[in-house]
Amino acid sequence: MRGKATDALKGKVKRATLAEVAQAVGLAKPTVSRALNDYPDISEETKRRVRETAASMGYVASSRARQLQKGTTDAIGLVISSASVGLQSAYQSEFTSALAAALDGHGLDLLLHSVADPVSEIDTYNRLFQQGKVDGFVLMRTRCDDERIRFLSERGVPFVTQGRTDASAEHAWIDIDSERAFADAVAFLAACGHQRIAHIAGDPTIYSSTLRDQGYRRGLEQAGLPFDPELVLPGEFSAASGRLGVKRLVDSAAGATAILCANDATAMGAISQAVELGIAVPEQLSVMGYDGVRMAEMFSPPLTTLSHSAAECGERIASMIVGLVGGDSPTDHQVLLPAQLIERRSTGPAANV
Amino acid sequence: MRGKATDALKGKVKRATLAEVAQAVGLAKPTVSRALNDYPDISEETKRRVRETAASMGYVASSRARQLQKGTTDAIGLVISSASVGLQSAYQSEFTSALAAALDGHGLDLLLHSVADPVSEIDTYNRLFQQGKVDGFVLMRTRCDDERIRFLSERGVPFVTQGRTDASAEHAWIDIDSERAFADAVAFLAACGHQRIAHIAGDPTIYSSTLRDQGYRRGLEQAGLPFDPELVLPGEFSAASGRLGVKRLVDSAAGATAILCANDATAMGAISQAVELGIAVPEQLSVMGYDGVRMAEMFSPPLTTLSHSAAECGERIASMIVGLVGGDSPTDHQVLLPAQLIERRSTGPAANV
DNA sequence: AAATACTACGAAATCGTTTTCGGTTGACTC
DNA sequence: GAGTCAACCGAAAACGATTTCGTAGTATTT
Repeated sequence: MRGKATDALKGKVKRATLAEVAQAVGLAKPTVSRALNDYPDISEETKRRVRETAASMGYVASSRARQLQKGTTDAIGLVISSASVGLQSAYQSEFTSALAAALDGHGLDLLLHSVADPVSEIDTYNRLFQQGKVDGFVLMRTRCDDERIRFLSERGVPFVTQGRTDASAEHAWIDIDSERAFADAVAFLAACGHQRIAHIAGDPTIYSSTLRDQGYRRGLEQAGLPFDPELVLPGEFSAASGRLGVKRLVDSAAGATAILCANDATAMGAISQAVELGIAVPEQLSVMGYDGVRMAEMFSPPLTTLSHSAAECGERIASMIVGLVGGDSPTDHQVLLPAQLIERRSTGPAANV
Repeated sequence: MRGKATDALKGKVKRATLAEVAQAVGLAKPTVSRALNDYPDISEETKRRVRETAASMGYVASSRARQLQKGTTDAIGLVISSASVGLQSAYQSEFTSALAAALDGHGLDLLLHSVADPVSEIDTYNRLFQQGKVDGFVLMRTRCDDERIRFLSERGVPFVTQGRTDASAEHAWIDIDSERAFADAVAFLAACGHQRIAHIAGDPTIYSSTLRDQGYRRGLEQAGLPFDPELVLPGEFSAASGRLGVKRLVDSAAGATAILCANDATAMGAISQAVELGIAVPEQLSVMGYDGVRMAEMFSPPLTTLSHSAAECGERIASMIVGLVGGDSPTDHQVLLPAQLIERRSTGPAANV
């Protein structure tokens, strides 16, 4: 009685322990443990009995104790830097969501860690793993020369990146074939009659930006269109850079009739800026995005974009990391997925200039 | 040598342990432990020595062992249901991001767990806590009659909700005064000359929807405007429901000149649908959102909205949960924050009908 | 000069599992 | 009827920290 009151007061429920269950069922701890974990050397009858009393006592094995013993955590780390975008990009959050769901399917949790100071990023990865808080990592937004990848690889920490890097041969990654996607996009726009196709690029420190840019150039080449540096605007995957890009494009009078944006956010920013400037989309200007985020469909006009599935990406990363933690070689897990062009209403035939 | 090779092969770095550090520095484990944790009963000289050798050995205390001993995890759980929106709402992800950052400031991690089956939601909370994977929870999107709150309260599990509930007196929560915000919004629109103000509501099972609705009604009343059920459309916080709402509004010829949307996503959907229908925003129709997500500013037209800070919310929740885990009474932590009306360009004077 | 109080540290227990390594049974061989 | 082999189960040792309790030695009191 008193104990109960005290517990209520302290807000603590007394958890049943393995020893208590063993005691209650009249068996030894190891037996109960193995019974609960469905080992073959425990009779069915015993298992049943154990399971029953365990359930009746509301016993749940302490993950903490198990972790210590097994040396594993069943959690995967994802560190975002609050200084930069964090989860603020729509695709990043769709992906994170999907990843969490997929990991759950494998009995893993996602440990989301935010780091304020980019300098301490590596240190965070190190601590998280050394402390034994996670069994591995998922890295988003891989950079051209990614210190994290080097660091983690050197130490043999399991991780998979979403996005390749130059040193892609060495680690596990999944990526969308954005180079091809952007080439396709240019082909599509060219087929619509566009001759002056601009490109608002992504953050140049992110490797994928390079790939997208290369795709853009290849598309131009294949369409027999000249590459004009004036048509390439810097950006960093944000709506703001889309707005700025359009402004500059208009100022420079480069005569673009279409813009291929590094991602959907950029495209939305570009459209909104264009509209404010009295430029009709798609009548006077076609705008294309990349990622295929949910919101793209609801934008006005609905975005023509290169879509890829965050769900599939999350799903595959989950299996990859499971394999990696299980001892697979990183190079066994390298996957390139295609993007799909979805035509909506932000693009149209080229305006007669 | 061999050991090293084997380690490299297995991809495992041998971590230094407390015992090893103790051995190296020639002291006992408890001494090293206390030195590292800066206990007062260890001489400065010894502390220095210990810290040095520990650092030189790259020693990082195993969080797993510490957790087992201390009975604490230093992680807060956030469970999202992949079936419903998950992190797909912009505000939810901004908030999650901010929360992770804020928790980091208190030395806590965020354990993101996704649950596919809504039925097993409670079970997930239970397991996560019983297993000792988290010290407490943060709940988003509190429902009118929220089983999670009951369950967690009964067991004395520390948690704070983002959003109140009827039984708000019993648990820790933080909320935006959306009732007032929506009343303010109506007042604002009325002041712009709008007489027929529609409301596209949020998911009715979420308590906050009720509050927003009440605010809408109170605003009407205070502005001396009649309440017309025809002007209230159902929704569920999505862009899709914004689109649908506008469609219905137009069909019903209810004569709305302004729409107050349950959140920004709804507002964006509403605008995009209106524009497609050839209705100019804000010239023919004013649309207002709620939340003040980043994208709202980049939308076209930029959204007039009721903004509140996800960062502050995350920050405060972090301190609240720390207090709760530390033994504070839940009712000591109940905070109501105001929203701020930000006028941008999706609203304007009422059109002369 | 004996009693007391600190200071700085160590031995052993503890947290709650899982693993390792045996040790009983009983049935089954030959 | 001794020996072999499974099938089941238990004792004790991990896992790696922290905590409790205690003990030397030194400093302070009376």
